[in-house]
Amino acid sequence: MVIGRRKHPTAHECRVVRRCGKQLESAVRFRAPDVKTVGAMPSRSEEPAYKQIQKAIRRRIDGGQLKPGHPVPSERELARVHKVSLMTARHALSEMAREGLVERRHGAGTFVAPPRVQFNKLLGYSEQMASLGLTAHSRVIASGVVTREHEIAARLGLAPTSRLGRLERVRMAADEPVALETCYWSADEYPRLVDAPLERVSLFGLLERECGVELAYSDEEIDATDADLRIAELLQIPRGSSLLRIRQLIFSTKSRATVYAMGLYRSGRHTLRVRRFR
Amino acid sequence: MVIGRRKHPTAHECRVVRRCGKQLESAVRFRAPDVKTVGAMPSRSEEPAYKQIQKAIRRRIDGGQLKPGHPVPSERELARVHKVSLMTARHALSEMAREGLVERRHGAGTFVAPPRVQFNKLLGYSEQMASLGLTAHSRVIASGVVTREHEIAARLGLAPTSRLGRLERVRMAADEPVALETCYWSADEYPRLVDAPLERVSLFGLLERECGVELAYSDEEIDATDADLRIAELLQIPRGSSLLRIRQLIFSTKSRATVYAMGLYRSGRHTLRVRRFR
DNA sequence: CATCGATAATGCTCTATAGCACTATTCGGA
DNA sequence: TCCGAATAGTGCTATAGAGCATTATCGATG
Repeated sequence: MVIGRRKHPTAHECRVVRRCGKQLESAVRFRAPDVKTVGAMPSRSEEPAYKQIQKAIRRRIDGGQLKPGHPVPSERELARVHKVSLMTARHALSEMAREGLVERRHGAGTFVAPPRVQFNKLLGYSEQMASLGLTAHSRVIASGVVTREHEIAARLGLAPTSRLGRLERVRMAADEPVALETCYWSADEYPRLVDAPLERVSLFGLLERECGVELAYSDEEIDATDADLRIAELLQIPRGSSLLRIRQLIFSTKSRATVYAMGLYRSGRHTLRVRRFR
Repeated sequence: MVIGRRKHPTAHECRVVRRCGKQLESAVRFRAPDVKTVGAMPSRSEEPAYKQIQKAIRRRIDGGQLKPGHPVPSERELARVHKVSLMTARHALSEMAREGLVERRHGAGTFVAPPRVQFNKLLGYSEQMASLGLTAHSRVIASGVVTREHEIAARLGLAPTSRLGRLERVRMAADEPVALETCYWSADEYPRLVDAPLERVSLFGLLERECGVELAYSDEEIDATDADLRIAELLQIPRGSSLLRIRQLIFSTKSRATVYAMGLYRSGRHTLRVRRFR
């Protein structure tokens, strides 16, 4: 249910104070420190105004001040408060609407969208466990560089004999083995990954934080198989047990295949959730 | 490979001629027939300029004049040709980019995106087989109405003891059994399905064509399990064989859960393809 | 031949403003 | 009391520009 109309909170505590008279100033790019730009990053070319506005709104949503169904400040109000033009405020809101964070109703206002369940969301193992409220850790079975995985190299868009980083881990949850995961990546492009402390640190995290890779999506093939002797021992299950096999080719934002991973999951311990559209 | 830079086709045959001097004119809403508005719909409140521009571009893509990789006219050019402001041309292009039809490259231009493969597409069994170039048929194992499937009724948003249509089929491809699929639906809402000739006709097709249901998406749970005696016999595989289990709750466009289906797929005969996003 | 710099075209952010379309509230009259 | 019109606030489309950031090409220089 929606909070009463015409009762938008007109006081905006959480403002992002921004520069005024931007247009005049913009020719002088070493901008005078007019007003404190709160979240100012040290990096050059400060963050766009519309993104700052988005951040401000996001903060208020995450902070619980704006709950689902609550009205978000209107375009005109955002423009006034953040001292930007209507179009800029509008840009901020429509992008957030596109992302599903916020819902726009013509003539009525913009409202915080109900918490949408994330479908088809690419998560690393630790992230998955965290989202289930579990703590995860891994046991590294093997790690090193291989050169003879022609097929996998091809999938990664590399020459057949490329040097590939390879990491094989048993994934644990609550001290029980749940899955065996093997991943591959270009050892030349990401040499640092080979020796990284991957018992505790997530591969996704390393790639995104240390290697400056932005992961975008993964194409996955899912089927069922059964455990051979080696896997049975590693996962402490009977030989021949059913396994869910997920093979994923993970792409970066530049549509570069970055990681190939194969996971074998004990049946009963892992369910993949997916939404498909007509 | 991309057509040479700075060689955008500067002659735009396919223009959507629009009104000029819109701003001045807009107060006078019974607009003088200044220039012929080609695609003008008879409906009141004519179509927005940016959508007309999109249509013009789409036509050129569909018509094959613009192939994947080819440059689309730039913002400035569209603005000039269609006699709109830069922001409007921009609006048209960025929305198309969002939809994936077109790809924008800062500093370089806007290009027709490669034909994107449909991922996470919800298909019925016969559709899946058709897309693989195979012909499919089914053997009905059981069909009728049940009233004691409380859990499934709940998933479909029905009272626990609702009458449910139930259909159990063995899915065949090339005369070999591939999967066992059981589906459930509200027998009160779709009574005609119970006696339908489902050996040959697809359930999806019946729903969409006969029952006027528009299917929208399905939420799926995927895991691995193994075959008990009955299933082993039906699928002609050894007992204990691995199976890929897909349980799907299929929703209509009105977000009404319409069908619940569970499929058990022989390992090695079926791979689910999915894309997940970060 | 290679490389570096200028150049030009592109997309991106943003201003300041106008009018339209839509929706919810409020207030006056039957 | 109920209903309809007025009203005010909202999002949507659009204008006509400015300057910035990024990219590809071409020509000059080594």
